[in-house]
Amino acid sequence: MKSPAELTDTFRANGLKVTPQRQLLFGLMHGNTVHPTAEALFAEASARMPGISLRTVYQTLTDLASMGELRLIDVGTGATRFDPNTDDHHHVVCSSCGEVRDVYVAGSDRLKVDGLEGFQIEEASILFSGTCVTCASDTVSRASARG
Amino acid sequence: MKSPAELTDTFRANGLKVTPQRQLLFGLMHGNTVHPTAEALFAEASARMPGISLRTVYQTLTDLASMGELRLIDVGTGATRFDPNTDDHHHVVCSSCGEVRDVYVAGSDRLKVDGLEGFQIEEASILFSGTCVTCASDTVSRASARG
DNA sequence: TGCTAGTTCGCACTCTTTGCAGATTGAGAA
DNA sequence: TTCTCAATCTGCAAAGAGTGCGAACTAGCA
Repeated sequence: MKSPAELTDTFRANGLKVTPQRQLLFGLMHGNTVHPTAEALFAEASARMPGISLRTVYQTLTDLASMGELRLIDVGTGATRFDPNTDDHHHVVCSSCGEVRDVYVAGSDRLKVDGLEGFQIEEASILFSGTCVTCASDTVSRASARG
Repeated sequence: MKSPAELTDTFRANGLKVTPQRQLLFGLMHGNTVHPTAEALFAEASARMPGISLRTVYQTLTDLASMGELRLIDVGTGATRFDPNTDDHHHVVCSSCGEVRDVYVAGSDRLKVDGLEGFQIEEASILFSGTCVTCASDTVSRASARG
């Protein structure tokens, strides 16, 4: 997504107002690589601006998404995650702690796909799931503590 | 997933009871290719067995899933879908009507993937999304009716 | 036929997200 | 700088998808 300064211009240019709430969220999302949920962003935002509403977080996030500045991702952990990385990429999620990381996949154009007949495909997303290092070592230490 | 008769044996062998509700759901899911939601199955089940509870539908479905007889799939349309096809396959969803179909992908072992460092991958799922024939032709006829 | 563990059912409740309406406020016009 | 008004913000109610729990019920073995 664009920088907070660029977003400020873009918003004004589109007749949208630049409020302190929006600026805060621009800043919290810019360069953010943790794929936060709305709830998580709300917590961070509240720490910096007590009184900001969860409703506003959702509002701003979906506005940014519909402008193409943000991607909404669903990794099956319940809540939607927000990703400022708009490159062509995919994700991996830890099935234990829910951590999400960006994944780059090359060669997907050479896949042989059977079953798309009749569909006009707009998008293909690949979701890997497994266990992250932290959770894997946690499991190991718990196991050795037990045995 | 196994046939209703086989599931009956499997359930009994595992100390689980075979109730009329379960038998009905075995039958509704066996060979089912529409990837129904719990709500949709509940509607079908209710037509055949008035009084059956949505709670029981969820219960039985998740039981079957944890026995590996069913796959839970999330195509981002809100509710979880249930798929009796346990082959190694993926899905395509129509972003207009929500129809889901099975897709078989070959050659995924030759993908170059960057970003999985530190993760122990257990699964990779590919979700295609686009417009199905029906919705595509609906759009065309609506457009020509308009113009 | 009886017994008992496994099931079913319905209801309350959680979680995530959206709809609404009244109070505020950004930002161009005067 | 002040005025104006549409765009926003906030809080609350509500919807959709599940899940936890306890009382009533029943499959299946003895």
